[in-house]
Amino acid sequence: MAEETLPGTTTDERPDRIVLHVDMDCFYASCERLREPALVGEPVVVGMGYEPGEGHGAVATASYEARKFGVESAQPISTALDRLPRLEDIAPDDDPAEAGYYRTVDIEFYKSVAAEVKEILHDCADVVREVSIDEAYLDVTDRTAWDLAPSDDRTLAEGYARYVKQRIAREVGVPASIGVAPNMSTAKIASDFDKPDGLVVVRPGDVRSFLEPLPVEEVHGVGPVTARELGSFGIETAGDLAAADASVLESNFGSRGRELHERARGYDDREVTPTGRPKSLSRESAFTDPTADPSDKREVVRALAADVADRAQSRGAMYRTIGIKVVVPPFDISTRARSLSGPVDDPDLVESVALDLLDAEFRETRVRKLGVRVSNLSFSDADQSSLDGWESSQPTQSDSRGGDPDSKESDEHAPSDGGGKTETERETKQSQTRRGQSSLVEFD
DNA sequence: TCTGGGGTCCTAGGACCC
DNA sequence: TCTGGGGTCCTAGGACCC
Repeated sequence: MAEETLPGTTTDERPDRIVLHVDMDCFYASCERLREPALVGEPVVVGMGYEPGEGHGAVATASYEARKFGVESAQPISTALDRLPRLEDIAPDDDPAEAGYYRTVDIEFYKSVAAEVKEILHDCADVVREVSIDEAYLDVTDRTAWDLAPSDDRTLAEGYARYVKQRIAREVGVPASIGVAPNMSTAKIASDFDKPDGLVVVRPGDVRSFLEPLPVEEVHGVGPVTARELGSFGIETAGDLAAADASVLESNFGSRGRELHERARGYDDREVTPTGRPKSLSRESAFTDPTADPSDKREVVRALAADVADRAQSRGAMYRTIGIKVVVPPFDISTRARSLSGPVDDPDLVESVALDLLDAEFRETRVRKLGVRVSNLSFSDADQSSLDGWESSQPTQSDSRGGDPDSKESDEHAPSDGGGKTETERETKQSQTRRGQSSLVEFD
């Protein structure tokens, strides 16, 4: 069965969708400006793991004014300070226009701002996929159209996107860039095309020509490693990628190769689906100076474990796998994990397993950073209770498929008995079918 | 650029089962 | 007895994203 559809041969039954990708501009910095208007128009750097006056940590967000000085996201604060000194630190006769404002990440505040934005987004679309605190996809196919506005060469979709953008600006007070396209991956690229405060519309017929000249790195999923590899095949632009032989890409890059090829051709039939539940929860923290001290390390792991367990609990998540992450200087990452015979919600167990994994191989290791993670999550909310014993007939639960059809986050503290029982049954089943291991749950 | 923190998805090998 | 193939689960690592 040849390729189901070709790029130009307009779609099957479905008319072109209208997808918006909303991307907040330097969101953390915008939030800081919201509560500190004096920062508007100034270079602002928001650092994480940063204490005012020190050089640790990394740049979480830099305002566009700060970027002009060469400050970039993910950069060490020390580098940022070299390029853009802190206003407080410059000499009296230095030009204050050559200095910037440094702030520490205040995620709770940013979340509260993001919540206001999201309220607007949900009001503007039937389906919203929240990708991160500052980014979301909207399917607005039913709210607008690709038709041209009367006496205008713009599409109705563009007008709609402008409306969304203006509402965010007016009601929340932060800038956003929006990309509009017939699919997610193109909308994503479009939102990035004219940042900040951009609005880029790629009509269904223009997708290929829009993508063609862009560097491959712009394609979502192409990072530095893949870009370099693609480069060795002479593939530099999205157009090159689109023109490349799919089977060659697949044999060199696996399933991702084919996917990237499709994206580059402007092809992406993923539906915009609401954000699902998390698959893992983790916490990590870096030492100011690498340490080998076993008790220092244990102390950190204990704190991280408690944190993760706490977060899992508050989210109503049970976990079946507990793991640690160890970063050894210069930057070698190791992970170790252990699975239990059934899902648990047990902070003590998170701690003891994490410490166990640490001591087993890394007791004497000098580490830069440690992390604790729980995964293999299951949620014991009672949302499904109407079905009572849902899926318990299918012990597999594997395929996940995004898990539940919809289900709200709402009442996490509802009678968790139904869910709990299901999990218990599953645990029994699994400990029967699986060897050894089960002992872990009992003691420790 | 000597590197922060929170995630996702994919791959590959080994154990185990049928 | 030996061989084979398919499938699943687990762990570890890697690339990527924000």
